[in-house]
Amino acid sequence: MSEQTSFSADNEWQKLENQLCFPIYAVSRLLTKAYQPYLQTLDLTYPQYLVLLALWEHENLTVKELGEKLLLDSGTLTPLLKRMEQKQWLSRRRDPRDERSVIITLLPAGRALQQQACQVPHQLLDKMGLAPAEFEALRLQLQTLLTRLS
Amino acid sequence: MSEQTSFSADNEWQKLENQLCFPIYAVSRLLTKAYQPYLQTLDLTYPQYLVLLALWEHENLTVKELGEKLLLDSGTLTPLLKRMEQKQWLSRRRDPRDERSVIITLLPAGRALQQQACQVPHQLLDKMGLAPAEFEALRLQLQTLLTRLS
DNA sequence: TCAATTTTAATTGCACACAATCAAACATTG
DNA sequence: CAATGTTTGATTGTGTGCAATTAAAATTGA
Repeated sequence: MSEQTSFSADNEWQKLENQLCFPIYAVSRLLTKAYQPYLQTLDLTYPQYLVLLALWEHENLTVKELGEKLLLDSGTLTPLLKRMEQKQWLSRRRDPRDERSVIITLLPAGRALQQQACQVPHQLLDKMGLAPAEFEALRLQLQTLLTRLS
Repeated sequence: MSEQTSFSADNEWQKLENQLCFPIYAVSRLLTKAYQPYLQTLDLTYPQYLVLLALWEHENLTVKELGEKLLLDSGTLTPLLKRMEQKQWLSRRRDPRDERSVIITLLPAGRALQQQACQVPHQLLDKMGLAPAEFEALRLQLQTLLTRLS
């Protein structure tokens, strides 16, 4: 009975190792870093890669729609998209029917990246070393949490 | 049979919804945002909260040790720690026995925050709405992935 | 119709995050 | 003990992230 029985300062809930937030935060950053060597050869950052994943599925998206898919706001997307525009991967133009909206359109150079990046998911899967069942279980749990938080 | 039978561009592995990276990235950002209202009342950011979690367990840590615990490098920690020093939550001083190292020491104001923040983990647990078993399962899977990636 | 409200992207300001580089100081080795 | 190499924190530069604000344009409602 050497354990504390009082509600003392050694709060188990305040220990780093007992947090759920920390491993998520750390895994997210390490995973981004794990992509870096593959994306660097394509002159892509990780958030830019996510934008392309979205545009490869939908060639035209407004900034708002892109933000809804990636859960990012325009304050993040606007400068990022301007950099991608400079590299001729996409174009930014106002919607003539709604001058408030900016339409993002995939350009040929951006489409060309799709072929060059097609091995990236497999390479990362290898690096993570998760069995298919583990992968799917984790993805579903994160999906649940994502719904809960958004 | 209108579906493509060629190995065409609609690569299933390149769809946003089939990625593991995206939900981790998104959950991490949403979780940080979920902490914000609670931490804001304490004038804390989420990474600063993580630094305090570490210091509440170990009152003295070098920047290097802190980086090892949080998996952050000095380029991130140095400016963050300087801001926390200005608020008198911690002190930064050279190790007299090794002038290269900077020792971070928790100050009384930083210790006082521990009591004020003690409800934060419970509040977040509520917000996430995970059953204890789900929580633990997710934590273990992330721990595995963390080990694999670091 | 026309004033008030809402929607939208841009802008601004602050805080990470990290690669690359640097400089100082410690450690090692001959 | 001196030359060399390594460790360490700081610095610099780029790229996110996001809250708050702004400005323009569309929508709504009397």
